[in-house]
Amino acid sequence: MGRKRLQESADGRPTVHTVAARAGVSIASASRVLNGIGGSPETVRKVRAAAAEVGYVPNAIARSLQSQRTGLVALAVEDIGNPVYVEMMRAIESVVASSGRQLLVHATGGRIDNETALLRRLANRYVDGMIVSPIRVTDDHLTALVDSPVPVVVVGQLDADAAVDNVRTDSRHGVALAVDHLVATGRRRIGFVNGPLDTVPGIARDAGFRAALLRHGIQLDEDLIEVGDFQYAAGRTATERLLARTDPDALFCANDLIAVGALHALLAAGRRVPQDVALVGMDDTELARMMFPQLSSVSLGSAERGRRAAELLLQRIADPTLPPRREQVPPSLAVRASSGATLPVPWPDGPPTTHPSSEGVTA
Amino acid sequence: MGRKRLQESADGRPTVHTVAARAGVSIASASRVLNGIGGSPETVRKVRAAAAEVGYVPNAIARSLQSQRTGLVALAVEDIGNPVYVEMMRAIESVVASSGRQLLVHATGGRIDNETALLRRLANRYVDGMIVSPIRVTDDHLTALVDSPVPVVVVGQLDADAAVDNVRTDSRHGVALAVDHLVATGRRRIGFVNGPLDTVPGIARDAGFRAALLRHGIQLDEDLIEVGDFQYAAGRTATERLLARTDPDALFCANDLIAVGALHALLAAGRRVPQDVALVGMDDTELARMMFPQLSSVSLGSAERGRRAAELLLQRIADPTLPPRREQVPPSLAVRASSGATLPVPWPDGPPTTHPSSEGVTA
DNA sequence: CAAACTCCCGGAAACGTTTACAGCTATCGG
DNA sequence: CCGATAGCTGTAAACGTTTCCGGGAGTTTG
Repeated sequence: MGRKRLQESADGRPTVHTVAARAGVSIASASRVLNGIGGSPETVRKVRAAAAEVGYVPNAIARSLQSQRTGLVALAVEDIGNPVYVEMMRAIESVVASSGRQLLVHATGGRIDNETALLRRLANRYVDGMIVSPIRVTDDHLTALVDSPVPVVVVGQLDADAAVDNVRTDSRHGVALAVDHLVATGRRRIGFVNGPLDTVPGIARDAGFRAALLRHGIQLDEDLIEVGDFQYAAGRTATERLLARTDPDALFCANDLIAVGALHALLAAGRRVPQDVALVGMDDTELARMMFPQLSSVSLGSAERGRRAAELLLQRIADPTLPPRREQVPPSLAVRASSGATLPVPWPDGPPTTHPSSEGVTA
Repeated sequence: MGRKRLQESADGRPTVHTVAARAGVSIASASRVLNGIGGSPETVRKVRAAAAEVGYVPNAIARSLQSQRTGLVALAVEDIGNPVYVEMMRAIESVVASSGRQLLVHATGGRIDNETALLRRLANRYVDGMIVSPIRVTDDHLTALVDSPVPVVVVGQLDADAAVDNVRTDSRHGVALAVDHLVATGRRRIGFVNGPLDTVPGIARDAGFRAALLRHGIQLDEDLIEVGDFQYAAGRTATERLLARTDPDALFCANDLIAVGALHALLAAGRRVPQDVALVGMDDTELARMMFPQLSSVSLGSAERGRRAAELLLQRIADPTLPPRREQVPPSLAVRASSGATLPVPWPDGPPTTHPSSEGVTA
């Protein structure tokens, strides 16, 4: 009944005016106390009491409008279902959190318009900065990235002259590590299950595979190459198609999801892994270590790339005038049971001693 | 040189004032044109041109302050690495997107203070609403949920009298489905690998397991119960401990991550699945179908729960005066090769015909 | 031809904060 | 005992947008 209607916000929640009125001080004093700067002991007491009584909680939007910062950082990835992004996200989150900010994740589903829309919409001030890991890049997309109103860091391959902070790896070299390893362990008919050839990683891995084979003087058999998308189901069906027409002694997969699909297809077809077919995935995610046998996988340093990207972003938020920077994280190969050089005891013949030997050796 | 300094924002970006001045109209007219409401053809032309020339992009924060809505909805989950949340997220995303809003995901890492802080911080106006799926609930937490400044929907078990929108399932009944199935296929020494007993799902599943066994007149052997957390690694080590001291003919796991860990441990220990040990997981995620053999799993309808939660949230955003509602999604069991009643051809004896029969039959 | 009506426009208020500035009181030094 | 200084306080402007409202011009109607 005594409530001063005009002191509270549209939806009836208390504002700094409510608190100030109740404490009998000006909104300036109330604001200062609430932010812990200045105020006489008596004022502080009254304001604190008033705030507690009415259950005041500051409106973050209004605060942001004034301070020009939201304390939020966004990460946009194609598919949260892919564990590689989970690992990247964890690394980013820990850096971002240590700066007192919060991380928001957005899944674009690989639809490029979605991603551009996100850049335009989310980025126009809802967040202080954004990390994006696109798998397809168009010119349109690129300009949206370059003149984004908030700082942006790109994780992934980008044109050399793009004026955007960029953290990348060398996935062609990563593919080479896998092929070298397979060749070194005596494999010659090496199959390759790739993702779409209209994606940046798809192109790079295809080129890397062909180059690596060439370098070893192995003639390429196109029958040994299959393309799906970067998901489990496609990896499985692509491998089924491949097995139906030819007979590899090794399989390299463009990511771990594909590799898991391939493993399923191989086992279902009665092939023994690694005895009949050695299997190597890419991204070295948790998923690779979950499988039985554990999968060898090429690490593209996703956690490290995430960490670096977050650091670049925080630096740029602090000083937007920095010149565009580019960092590179080297790939490495984790050799596990699925391509073990020392052939592990196969399943039918008894329990393999996987524990000590299967935890992954970085080559 | 000619730039009117006062027309642009602090960081030099154009505002609606810039556009209005350049077009020679008032900010009111500029705003109207930019929002597509009214304006003479001539004004529209001038404003559009001016906006394009200066590269105007509206400040979302200022807009939100005025309109009291951000167009953003948040989802807070414990662990993005758990595929069950991925499925839930996808369902939520599609509902949320169809309302023209965007979904932001936040991982709390299961730390309860983190989650409360998120509620307080993110929720004080950065988002229009929030879906949260807590695995631990304290009183403190609950009050934070109840008097959150923005609409909140909880996915998961909650006290009966909690005045919060709530979508739940009956995980005790879900456990019963699994146990019934295992008993019906002749298993008697049924092991159970659970998550922490200080979590809501952990408690419910423990109670459900004991009740189900009792109902079948099977005496509980505590040796057959192991507890870890809800992750893969814990599932694996817990299963190793269990196998070291006893000899189950079936294993029920409190979620799919644990079940995958258990599968690894079983195979590494030389047990055949399902011949020696039948295996059933819970959540029925993509992961269950990725394994070889494919895992039977109790579906708790996570996608459906996500969809319903999103709908409840949108309704409450539209009308905050709605009374608290509660919806329930029934569990169901997907029987696959890992517990096949008709024992599938085991691996050593040749390729099993998993494809037609292993795609999951809902019991 | 006057009155009523439509349409468009600009001024100004509002959203809820933070903060620059100026005024006030009280204390301290000379 | 008086002037300088330090510490609080309140007024008001600012952040960038949307929108209410009143006035003016042009069009239709009686």
